Parts: sequence; C-alpha cells; structure tokens
Amino acid sequence: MNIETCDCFDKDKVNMIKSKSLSDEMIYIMADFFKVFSDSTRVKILYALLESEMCVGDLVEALDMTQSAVSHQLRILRQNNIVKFRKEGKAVIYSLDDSHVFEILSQGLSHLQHKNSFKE
Amino acid sequence: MNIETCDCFDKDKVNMIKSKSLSDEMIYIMADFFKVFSDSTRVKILYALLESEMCVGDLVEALDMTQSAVSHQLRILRQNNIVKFRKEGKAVIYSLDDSHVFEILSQGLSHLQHKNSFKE
DNA sequence: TAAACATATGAACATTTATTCATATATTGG
DNA sequence: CCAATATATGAATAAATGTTCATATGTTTA
Repeated sequence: MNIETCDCFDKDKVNMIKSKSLSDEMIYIMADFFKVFSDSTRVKILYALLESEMCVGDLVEALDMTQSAVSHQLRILRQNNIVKFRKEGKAVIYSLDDSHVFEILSQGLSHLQHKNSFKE
Repeated sequence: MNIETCDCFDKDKVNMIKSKSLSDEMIYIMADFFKVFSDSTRVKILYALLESEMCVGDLVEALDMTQSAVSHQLRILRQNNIVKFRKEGKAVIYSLDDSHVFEILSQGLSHLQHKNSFKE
C-alpha cells in the first residue's frame, strides 16, 4: 500500500495518535499483564483464590489438575505479582496479591455477561 | 501426590471451591476474552482507537506495521466484538465496540502503575 | 470494463506456551 | 540421619499464535 496516495490518509490524525501512544515498553508490559489472565488454568486458580487462600495440594484437588501443571502456573502468577504465598510447614499457601485482580476479573465477567445478553 | 494423606487437605474448603467455581465453559470464555488484550499489536491498535476511529491505512501508518499484520489482528478484535467497523468507499473504518474496553484498559494501566510505584 | 486502490485472507514459517515426565529441593517426623 | 511428604523446576513435546508473503475480494475512477 502506498500511503502517499491513500485516500483516507489523515496526516494530522496519524501524528496525533503517534504522539499520544504509550511507549513500546508500556505496551509490552500491558500485553504481558493481560497475558496472565489469558490461560484457563490460571483463571481457574485465580477464581479459586478469590474465595479463599489455598495450599498447592488443595488447588490440585479442587481444580482436578496435576501438581506439576498447577505449580508451573503458580510460578507465572507469582512472577507477575498476581499471587503471593507464605510457607506453613511443608505446605505453601497461596493468596491473591492485589485487590486490582478482583476488579479485573469482575470487569471481564461483567463485560462478557453484557455481551451475552445482547447477542443471538 | 497422595491426597488422602496430605496434611493440608481441607475437604470442606475444596468442596466449597468446587461448588462455587465457574463452569468450564465460562472459564474458557474468560480466558479467551483476556487473550484479546495479551498481544502487543492488538493493544497498540486499541489504544489508537481509544483516541479516534481510524481506517486500516491510517492504523498501519500510525503503528508502523504491515497492512497484513494489522488486518489479521483486526479480524481477531472483530470476532471478539471488541471493535466494530463501517465501510466508507474503499476504506474500512474501525472503532471500539464497547465502553467496557476502555474500563478494562484503564484498569490494567492503573494496576501496573500501582505495582511499579511499590516495587524496587 | 480495466486499472488502481484498500482491505482481507490462506498457507508457510518461526516463536511462544502449556503440559507431562522425571527429578530436585525443602520440611517434618521417626 | 533417613524416609515421607509437599512443592518446584528443567527438558521434551505438542499445540497455539503472530508475522510474512502472495494473492483474493471488493470498491472506485478513468
């Protein structure tokens, strides 16, 4: 596409968008943040932790998944500061790290409910 | 791991979590919804559309990407009802489909700003 | 109607990602 | 200290995803 001859090319608008856009770094941080919520295993874990703090073993039981899969996903949640943990003997007990997480999940749910009530 | 002998196994808690958990279908819908925001190209597009509706050509110019890549990602946004479009001659003009999208993006941003102000 | 233009899309390729399997680490009780 | 328990993690594999390239579709204009 040759932009010089594009009918709808709006130089001012394009420059405005360019000037207001977030930095590339911020864009990547944003995308990575949402990526945390984009896997069903992690969403399951987070909804469980929304109800109560839980040790890994109980999460494994409640979500009906392998211990390894749960641990791997907990690591990702930890690295993104979505969950925190404390040790209690042999057990490691996880809980949500941030009240924003609740807001994010609620907002997503509400969006989807809104969508579903207006579609076919 | 043998759950029968697990010290921290809390049958009541596990059953409570199981009973309150969202359906598997809802979990997948949630994860897919957030997946839309988990790619930097799509986030860039959405932040641009947050400022103004735009045709594909202007998006390509503003975001400095190939027309094909932008089109492919716009299709995903369309399929998820995140953006809508109208045709105007040869051009296709895209805009945000839902006010919730603004809330979602703001919430993400605010979470990250909160995080950054408390870390190292 | 033919050419130019704007956008969309299929296929191929490379990268990322989630799970599994095996094993490592850490904690407790005997 | 040794065995059992609870969790974490590295490597391998399979599946999903984003980009590119080539080309198709649809619209306008000459």
